[in-house]
Amino acid sequence: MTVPHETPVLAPASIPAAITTLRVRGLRVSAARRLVLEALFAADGPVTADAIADGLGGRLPESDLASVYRNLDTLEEIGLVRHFHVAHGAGRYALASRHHAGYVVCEHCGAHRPLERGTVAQIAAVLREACGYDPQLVHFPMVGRCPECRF
Amino acid sequence: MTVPHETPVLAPASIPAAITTLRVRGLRVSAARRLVLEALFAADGPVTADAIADGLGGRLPESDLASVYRNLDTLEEIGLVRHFHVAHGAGRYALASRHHAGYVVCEHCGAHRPLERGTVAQIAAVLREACGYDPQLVHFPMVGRCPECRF
DNA sequence: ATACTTGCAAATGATTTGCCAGTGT
DNA sequence: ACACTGGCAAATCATTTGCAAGTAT
Repeated sequence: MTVPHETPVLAPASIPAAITTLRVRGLRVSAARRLVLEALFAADGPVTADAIADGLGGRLPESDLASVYRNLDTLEEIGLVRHFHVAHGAGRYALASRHHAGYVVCEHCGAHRPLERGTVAQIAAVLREACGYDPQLVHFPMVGRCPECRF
Repeated sequence: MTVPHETPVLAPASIPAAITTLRVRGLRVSAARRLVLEALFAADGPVTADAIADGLGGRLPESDLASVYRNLDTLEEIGLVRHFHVAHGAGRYALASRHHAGYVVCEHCGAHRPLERGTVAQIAAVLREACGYDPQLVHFPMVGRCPECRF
């Protein structure tokens, strides 16, 4: 269901670089922490904390779900990770370097795909003019029907 | 935090009318059911199930939260009620006759306000052209910053 | 009379938190 | 050594579900 992403752009684009960032912030490089990073680098799109804890379905060793959440939070605090919420489902986490300007999620099949910066800007303009709100399509993507699920 | 709404438009606009709709569908008119309707008619905007169960803060007698959820579901099934989701918070329920084409919610203060049909249409057009998705701003409103919370 | 409903408790799913043992630096 | 982390169980929050007792029709 996960649509492939464009190529990375900013920030630490390798595990060693990310680990350096951790050290610079005075954070420790534990096995659990490293695993979360490995999972995020290995994933081919935003993933759930649960998927990371399960070792991406066997590709990596398992880890404790609570620790995964804690580490994702920590990594997000130092700018290495970003996450967004998916309709009724669990949140999706990705490396900040692979994150996009916004997302859309299909309320029916759960597929999520990134939005181009220009699209987000257009929508923001419409909304801002209509009621002064500034949309945050990164943290809370728009929900809709993908072309395949539009009966 | 709740922004006032425009005036009603469609469907049963009175409690007796709503009760008739219930009877027509072969559903029973119980005290608990009636209370949910009264709360929705008395509320001045979309409210949480919890608020209804609490009797809108004393204005009405309390009722069982599980029953409130069940009745809201029932009422929604027969078209009397609609609900939408609010960022991290609890869902909001309103009479279908008072519902709008879409909503925006402030991720900071929780304020939610209705969107005009035209605004929703414009956003839908942008998104549809960008990636073929058809947004559902009614069930899952856009999340953003309201003018007051934009630091 | 009998299906539909209720109230209450317990289960869900996602995420968080308390705590103490374990470990990076 | 010692503060930072990890694992695991228990707690939250919103919502749902199981079930026996109650009631609208």
